[in-house]
Amino acid sequence: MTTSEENYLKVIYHLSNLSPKGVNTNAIAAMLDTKASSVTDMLKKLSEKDWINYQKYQGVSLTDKGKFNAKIIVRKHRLWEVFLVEKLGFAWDEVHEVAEELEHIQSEKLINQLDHFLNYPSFDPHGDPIPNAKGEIIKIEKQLVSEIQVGKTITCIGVKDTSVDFLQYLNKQNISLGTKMKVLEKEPFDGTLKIEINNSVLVISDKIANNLYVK
Amino acid sequence: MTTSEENYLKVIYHLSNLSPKGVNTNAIAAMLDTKASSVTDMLKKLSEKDWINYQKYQGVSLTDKGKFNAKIIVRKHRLWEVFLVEKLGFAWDEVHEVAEELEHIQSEKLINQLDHFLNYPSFDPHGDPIPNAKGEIIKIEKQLVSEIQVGKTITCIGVKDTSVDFLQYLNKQNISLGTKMKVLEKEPFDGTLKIEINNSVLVISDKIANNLYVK
DNA sequence: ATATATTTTTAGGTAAATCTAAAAATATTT
DNA sequence: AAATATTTTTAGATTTACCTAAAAATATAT
Repeated sequence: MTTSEENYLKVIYHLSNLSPKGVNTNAIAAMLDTKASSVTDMLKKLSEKDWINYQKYQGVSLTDKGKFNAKIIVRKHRLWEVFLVEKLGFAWDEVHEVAEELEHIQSEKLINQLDHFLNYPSFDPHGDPIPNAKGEIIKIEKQLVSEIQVGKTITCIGVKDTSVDFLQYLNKQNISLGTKMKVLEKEPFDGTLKIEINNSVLVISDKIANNLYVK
Repeated sequence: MTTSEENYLKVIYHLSNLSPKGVNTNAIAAMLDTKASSVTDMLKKLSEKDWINYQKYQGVSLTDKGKFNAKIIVRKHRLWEVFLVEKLGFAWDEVHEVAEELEHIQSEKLINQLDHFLNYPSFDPHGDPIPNAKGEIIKIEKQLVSEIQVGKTITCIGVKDTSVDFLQYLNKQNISLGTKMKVLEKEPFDGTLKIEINNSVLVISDKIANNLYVK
């Protein structure tokens, strides 16, 4: 499996969770920062290998084989992120780029020993679940802050957007996994929220509220 | 720097230590399991980037810049080998292939944090010295078993050949770094040696004796 | 239902790193 | 020193993953 093929599988896997009917060529192109024509080329190749179901103009979905491969790549990515944070002292906004490279290292033993060394973690530093060696993955009920009723007390358990900008914003506000907060007020006009964190009040935009997972 | 360029630099670095006058195209091709014509193409490219001194038909040597880059790749390779053995429980005959992939991950922070995490090791699992972040490398006086006088007691400090076959032979004979031995007898006809290891006598061929470093 | 817009595919081309086969340069032998 | 052998380079192809531009299919709007 080439690095490029792996990246396509991973992106199709992530997009499948959002649009289960079939993933669009343009959506894949946008995620990979490439052209639709390049995507079509690769879709034919992946289809040949029986990793995706592809019919011209109809969007794609992963086969069982393809889904398993995708989950193993996600597993590798997230385990390496745990390693970087827990063992090498990286911050959660510094790990993504390096893990994008590390996820393509080909050695089953490597990744399973790493899993053991890290004590079989269930979640990565952004709160995303880590598939096990069989590709099994925990589904956890999580809500966006934007979906929470006024008055509820909640705990931060993950982020939807994992961009450096967003993660550094959270650092600045002292928000990390496990941070407790209470929704004080909701502005209907623009979705802005007032929340209480560590005994102080913080105003967050709807964009923030739509990217922070809590329970 | 592409993976291919890095592999060429690394190979030229290793070959330079053997033939300091200039490294031959064919020697590089043999090490990389490729064709001489492919090597010539890449030499032009590396020369363009000022990493090697190249004149048609005259063999090549590394520039200071090229040598530094090569040493950083060697550093990465050897640090990852230490990680695999010390932290993930790999055997010394299992690490090379995986380290060949890991050495190409591009992140200075990653490698320097890894170095710190591993407690700044000086040698890899095969006894080879690990360059520091500045590219500085310890030169240690080491001899091959084949060069040792009869009667001397010596300690194994490294291997020249790092192939799986050789390392597994050493495993089978219970020889590892730190193993003490005494040269009992030398056969002039074929270079075969009789050595004492752990109170038992072992006969080794000249090929073995020419690939085991001791002091 | 037709016209228009959007999405997707096809056709043909490019760059990096390979390759084979032949030519050129260098090294070795007689 | 000439003949022969070896090494290295050049010339021209190939493969992978990308590209642009145009054509075809599908979706949306009037």
